[in-house]
Amino acid sequence: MKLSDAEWHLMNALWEDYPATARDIMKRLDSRIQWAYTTVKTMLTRLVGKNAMSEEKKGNTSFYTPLVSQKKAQRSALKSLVDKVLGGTVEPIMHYLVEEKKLTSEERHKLIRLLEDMDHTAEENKNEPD
Amino acid sequence: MKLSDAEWHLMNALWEDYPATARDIMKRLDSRIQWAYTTVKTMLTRLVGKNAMSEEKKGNTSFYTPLVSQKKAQRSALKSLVDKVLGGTVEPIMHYLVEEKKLTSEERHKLIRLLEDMDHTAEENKNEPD
DNA sequence: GACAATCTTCTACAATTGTAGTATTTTTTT
DNA sequence: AAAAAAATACTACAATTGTAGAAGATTGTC
Repeated sequence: MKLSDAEWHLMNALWEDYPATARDIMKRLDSRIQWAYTTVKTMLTRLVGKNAMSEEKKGNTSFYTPLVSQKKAQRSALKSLVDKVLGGTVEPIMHYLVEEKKLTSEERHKLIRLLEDMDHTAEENKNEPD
Repeated sequence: MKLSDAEWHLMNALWEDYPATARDIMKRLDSRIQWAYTTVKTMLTRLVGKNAMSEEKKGNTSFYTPLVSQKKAQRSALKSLVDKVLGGTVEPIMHYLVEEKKLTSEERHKLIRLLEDMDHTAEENKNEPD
């Protein structure tokens, strides 16, 4: 499942709450995005075609529901980034997190705790549902 | 600077060592990639057009040199992913690192050390060159 | 029930991306 | 120097992406 930039916006809006109509989704878009209603519809139709979401009509109106979880989509995007851009290494990510993202000391510590915590629980979590 | 998937392959190959000819770059591509020589040339021309690399001819042959550092390109890709896909939060990245990437305990500890280390040196590194 | 608002489906069109062929120019080998 | 090998420039073309208008169907309102 490969989403384009514009498609990510739609999916993010849909994941916020669903089932949702095109109008609902449109309203939730970041205010910097100013798409015509028909543009939104076109994108939604394409997303349905890709099986990223389903469409169910009630009367005249379509309701959309995601067919992929946000978590799965995020992971797959991350994975493809790591493979393609970073050549499989994760260290640039850490550098990015700390330098570019300008994590505060507190956030850094939170991440350290998270890592330590995962160190203990990673095994059990292998089968967690999405 | 926005690179397409195919362009990432070329750039990664060029960053390995440069200046390089189209033929050099082609040889370095992952063996799963089987592009015609002219395909490589087309992509390179486009990358030159985007100012991602420069082209200098010695006689009949072009030598390419990156105009953006790998580090900068990686960071900008990461930033755009975090903004667009993850809505600005970095926690999914950590989860990805630990669960999807299946980091070993040792790697986790290395990351923890890295984070701790950065915690101390982040300040000085703010002006580091790329 | 007529008019307005809303929704849908179709069609469109330019830019970007993936992929490569052809024709021409250079360079390298016999 | 003639032939072969290699490089270049130009052209092409389908798929995907971003963006939206037009026309028709449905629904809400006075």
